[in-house]
Amino acid sequence: MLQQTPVVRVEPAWRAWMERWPEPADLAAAPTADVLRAWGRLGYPRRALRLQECARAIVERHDGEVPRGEEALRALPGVGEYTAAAVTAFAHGRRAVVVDTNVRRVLARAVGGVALPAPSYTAAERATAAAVAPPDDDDAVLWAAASMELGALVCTAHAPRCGVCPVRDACAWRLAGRPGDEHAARRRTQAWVGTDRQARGRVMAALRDAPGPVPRGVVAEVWHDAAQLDRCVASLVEDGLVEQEDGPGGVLYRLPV
DNA sequence: AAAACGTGGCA
DNA sequence: TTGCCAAGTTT
Repeated sequence: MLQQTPVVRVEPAWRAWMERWPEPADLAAAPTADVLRAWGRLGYPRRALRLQECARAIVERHDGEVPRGEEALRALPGVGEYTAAAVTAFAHGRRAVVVDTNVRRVLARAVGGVALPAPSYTAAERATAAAVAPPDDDDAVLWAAASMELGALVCTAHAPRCGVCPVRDACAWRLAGRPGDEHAARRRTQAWVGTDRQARGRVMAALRDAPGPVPRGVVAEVWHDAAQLDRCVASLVEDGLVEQEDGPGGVLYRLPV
């Protein structure tokens, strides 16, 4: 849930989710339509699908228990480098190099002396993160939590609070006078209006809000460009987020059973 | 390795 | 209003 999504938006959804499906086996047994509706407007609904696939894999491959070890974790759907490290550190109390967007920014500043990290995660960043993480399990877990929180609460993307930063006297960026990042290659800002992403979001919202299958004609009302809509619905079907059924009155679309 | 993938809040 | 950004992963 937290992948690319702010904590404050996730927390209430997470609490309701964990109350409804406390164990992997509970989520594994749920109808996918219920899962997608509970996901609601968190964004990137493929994550909801993968989370359920992950729960099912945990049931099938690990007897319902979240596996230990980053290799086994990374083999689960939707679990990448960051998530495997975070679960290892925070759930299992073992050393892992946990690097999220916050930690990347903290290291870019404190160690690299630049305002913001590069658009994509580099091998050099990974090496730096590994080098500064303490060797001991407990220390590494504390380090992981501390570096993430520092980035989230103090060393923020905008208006960092250097005055209250515990590492301000060692921060390469502050020591350099907090230079701007106008030379750095910024990631292209993500287009939204008129994109497939927006269209897919509209379709998913329509299906979530409907009690059952939705006629093709009703789905068509959510988007102006028929060809684009067709392509997006097809991609949603391909992704497993939407299912098509043929009713007496024509084609219907619904969330997966 | 670049691009796709949702959504909402804030400056 | 528009751009930026948020506990990334997958192809």
